[in-house]
Amino acid sequence: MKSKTKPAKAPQRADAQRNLEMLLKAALAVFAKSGVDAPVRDIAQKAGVGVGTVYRHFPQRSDLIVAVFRQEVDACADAAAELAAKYPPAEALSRWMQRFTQFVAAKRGLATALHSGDPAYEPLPVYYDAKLRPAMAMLLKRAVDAGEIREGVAPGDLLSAAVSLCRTPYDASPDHTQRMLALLIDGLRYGAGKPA
Amino acid sequence: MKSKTKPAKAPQRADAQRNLEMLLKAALAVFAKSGVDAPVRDIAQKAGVGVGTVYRHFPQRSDLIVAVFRQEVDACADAAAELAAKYPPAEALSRWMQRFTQFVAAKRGLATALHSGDPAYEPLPVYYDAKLRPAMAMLLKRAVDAGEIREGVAPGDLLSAAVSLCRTPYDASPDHTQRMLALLIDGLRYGAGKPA
DNA sequence: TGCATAAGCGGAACGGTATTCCGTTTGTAC
DNA sequence: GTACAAACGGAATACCGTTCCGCTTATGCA
Repeated sequence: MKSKTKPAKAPQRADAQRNLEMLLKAALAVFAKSGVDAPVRDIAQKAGVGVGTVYRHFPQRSDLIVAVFRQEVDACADAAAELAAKYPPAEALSRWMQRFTQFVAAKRGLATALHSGDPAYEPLPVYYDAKLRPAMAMLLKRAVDAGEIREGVAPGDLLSAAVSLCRTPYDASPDHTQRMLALLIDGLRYGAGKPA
Repeated sequence: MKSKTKPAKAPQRADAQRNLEMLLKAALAVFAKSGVDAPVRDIAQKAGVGVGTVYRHFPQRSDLIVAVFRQEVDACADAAAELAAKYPPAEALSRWMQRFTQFVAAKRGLATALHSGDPAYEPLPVYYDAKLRPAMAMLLKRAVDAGEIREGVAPGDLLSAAVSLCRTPYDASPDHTQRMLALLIDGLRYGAGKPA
C-alpha cells in the first residue's frame, strides 16, 4: 500500500532514484565536455555506477540523450517563472533570453544527433516548442502589459531570432551573442506603450 | 587505341579499376537501401570483394561516401548537357530540374553525414555548387535566349527553390514535389520573351 | 609461351563501442 | 532481524571500422 501521491513513473527504491539523478547530471557534464558521442562507460563512471545501471534506466543510448535534452528544456522553461517573480518585466525578459542562449549553445552538440534521422529524436522539437514558446509568451505579455516594451511581437519570432544570434561568425568574441541580444531587447523597448 | 589519354590518377591494373567501379556501384545501392551508416562489410560483399580491397581504394569510410556523392553530382551535372541536346530549351530545363530533385532525394541520406561536422565532408558543398550551378545556368540561358522563359532569374535561386520543394510536408503524396516543380517552371514561362 | 615480380587481393585479427546477462548486493516491508 | 524482490556491477557478447599480412594474379619481358 503505497500512498497514491507519487506518480507511477518514479522508481520504487530510493537508491534507484538517486542513481537516476546522478546519471542525468553526469551525462550532462560528459556530453558538454566530449560531445554526444561520448562512450556510455564514461558516463557510468562519472556517475559512479556500472553500465548495467545506465541501461536499466535508459534502455537505449538515445533515451539518455533525450532525457538530458528534456531536462535542459525544462530547466530553461522553469527559469522563466523564477525570473518573472524576481525582476521587473522587461528585465526578466532580457535575462531569460540570455539564459535561453546558454541553452541553445549547450544544445549545439545535441543538434547533430537530433538531425540524425533516428526516430527516437522525432518528438523532441515538438517538446521544445511546447515548453519554451509559452514561457517566452508569458514574459513577453507581462512586459507589454507593463508598457515596458512594444506590442505586436510574436513569441516564436523572438525565439527564432535568439537562435539565429547564437550562430556567431567564425571568430566572434565570447560575449558577442550577449551583446547582440541586449541590442535586440533595447529594440523592443523602443516605442513602448504605444498601440501597434 | 588511346594510349596516353588516361590521367595518371587511374589505378594501374585492370582488375583494380574494375573493382573500383564495382565498389562505387555497390556503395550507391547499399547507401540507398540501408543509409550511409551501412557496414563497410555489406558494401564489400555486394561488390564481391574483401574489406581490404575497399580500404585500399578508400582509406577511410568517409572517402567512399565522398566518392559516391561526387559521382552523383557529376551524373546530375552531365545530364544537363544530354538533356540540352535532346529537348527544346524549356523542356530540357524542366526535365533537368526533375532529375535534380531525384538527386536531392537520394542525397537525403547523405545529408546527415555531411552535417556531422567531420572535416572530411567540408569540401563537398563547394563541389556541389561548382558543378551544378553552371549546369543550371547553361540550361537557363538557353531557355531565355530562345524566348521560352522570362529572364532575370538567378541559377542559384532556382536551385535553392528546388531543394526547398523537396522538403515535403509529413504525408505528401510521392509526386507532390514533381507537381510543385512543374508549377514553378510554368511560372518561368509566364512573361517569356519580354525584357526584365 | 613461360617466368619473375610487384600490384592487388581476401579475410582473419585488433581495438573500441553499444547492449545483454546473470550472480551478488541492498533497500524495504513485515 | 529476516526475507525477498528490486537494483546493481561488470564480465560477456555482438558489431563495427580499420589494419595487417600471406596468397593470388595481371602484366611486362624474353
